Amino acid sequence: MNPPPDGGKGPGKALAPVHRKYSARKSRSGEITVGRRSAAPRKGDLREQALLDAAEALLEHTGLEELTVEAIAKGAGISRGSLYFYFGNKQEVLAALVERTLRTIRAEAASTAQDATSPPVEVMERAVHGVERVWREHDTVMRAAVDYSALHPVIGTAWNDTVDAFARTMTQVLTRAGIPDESGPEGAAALAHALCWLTERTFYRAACSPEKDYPAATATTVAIWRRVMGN
Amino acid sequence: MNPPPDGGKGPGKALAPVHRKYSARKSRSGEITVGRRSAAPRKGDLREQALLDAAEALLEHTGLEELTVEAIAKGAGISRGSLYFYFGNKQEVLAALVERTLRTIRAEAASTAQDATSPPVEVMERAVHGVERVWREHDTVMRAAVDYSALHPVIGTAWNDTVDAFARTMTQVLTRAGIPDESGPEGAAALAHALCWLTERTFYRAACSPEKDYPAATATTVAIWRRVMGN
DNA sequence: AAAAAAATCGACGTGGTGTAGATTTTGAAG
DNA sequence: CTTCAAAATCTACACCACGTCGATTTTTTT
Repeated sequence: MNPPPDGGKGPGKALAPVHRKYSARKSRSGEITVGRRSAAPRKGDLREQALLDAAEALLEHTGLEELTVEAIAKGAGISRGSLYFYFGNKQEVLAALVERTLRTIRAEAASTAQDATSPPVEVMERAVHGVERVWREHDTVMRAAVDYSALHPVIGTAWNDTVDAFARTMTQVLTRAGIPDESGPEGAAALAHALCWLTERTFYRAACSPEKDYPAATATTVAIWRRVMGN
Repeated sequence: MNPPPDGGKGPGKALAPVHRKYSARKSRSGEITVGRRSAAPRKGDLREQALLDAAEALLEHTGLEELTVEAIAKGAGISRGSLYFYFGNKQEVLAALVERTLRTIRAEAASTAQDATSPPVEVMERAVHGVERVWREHDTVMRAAVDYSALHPVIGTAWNDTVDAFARTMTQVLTRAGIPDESGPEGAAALAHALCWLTERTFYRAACSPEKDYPAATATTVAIWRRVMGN
């Protein structure tokens, strides 16, 4: 499964990560831009984004099956082999792309969380509209995320975490709407969770259908949340 | 993409489907046992079931990624190449397996549909419990069906049809519960549809979690249906 | 018992993946 | 402006799983 340790074979240096490519990149991208200036915008950082852009563009026209490493690399103007300098494998590309998009939703949820003064129903409506916007703007990536989340743990986890974050916010809203704040299967948390998945599914279905009737998806979703919250 | 027509190359017979393997099987399995007797239980029919059993067993222990054609064939005691006599490709095996299981749910929905006399809430509760039972008994196949449905049209369609059938039944129940029978996004049909997907998701999530807390899933699902139906 | 149909096998070609090592490009220090 | 190490890129390779083909064996029918 894992490559042989390939111990300190090369001369000198020795204990540096000899070949592990992506890890090197990964660590770099985590660096913070200190005082200085734009802190060396490495050429590779652009390529990395270009690869994600290429992948996203590919998804617009072809399905997940057709999304080949070759195509992504070519789309970014490099050879297949070079891609592996940036990402360990195909899944990591997808994961990075999904992550880039999910950040939006998390921000969405976070900003909604602030508002503890408006009536719960109103907050809920704004939240659902926010979700609609994200699906509208990034439907391809969102769809891919859902489709892949079952198959690739990294993506699945990212997706779950996002929904969980949203559910936590909505739990508070449900509580404020008068739903008992128990921990059981009928408490606010459980209901919020289930309803968040309903929201996800409804928009996913809308995104899959050729009509892409997002307003209808929103209306239905809101109607259900409303009824659950006691009109 | 498609194999060359390979016209009537062989001597005699000529216009029979020379090599197309699965189609031959397919047509056979569709045959009806007329008066006669048990009408020749072909050896291959058993193998076909054995293959599905093997696939199902494989799914218990390994993920979808590890579910290789080689493994399925070996599990049924034949060689990889022989499998293609029964199924055109890997997806068809999965599709057949899923189909075999989904028949159960459709029957479930159909039987629920009969009861137009009991109070709607009661009917709904029985329906949800029915769904729970299916997930309990066939969780592996159900999970696989959901996981694969995005990637393989055949499975996706089968799954959608099943949910649709269920939704049609539940639409009536919602109507009887007093929800306006409009065609719009807030009518009974749309709500039933969305709620059926919520049900699916909730049980799917339960099946994925290590605790497999189906009672909780049922409780949450019922609670939401209840609230939507106006308590 | 002979012939036809059903079932099985092993070998092949293909396409996509990930890896290795050699090679060029980049850019910072002297 | 040279030098040199790190970054980035390429080509070639080995691998694995898939699906196909033609030959062969087994089962069923006549």
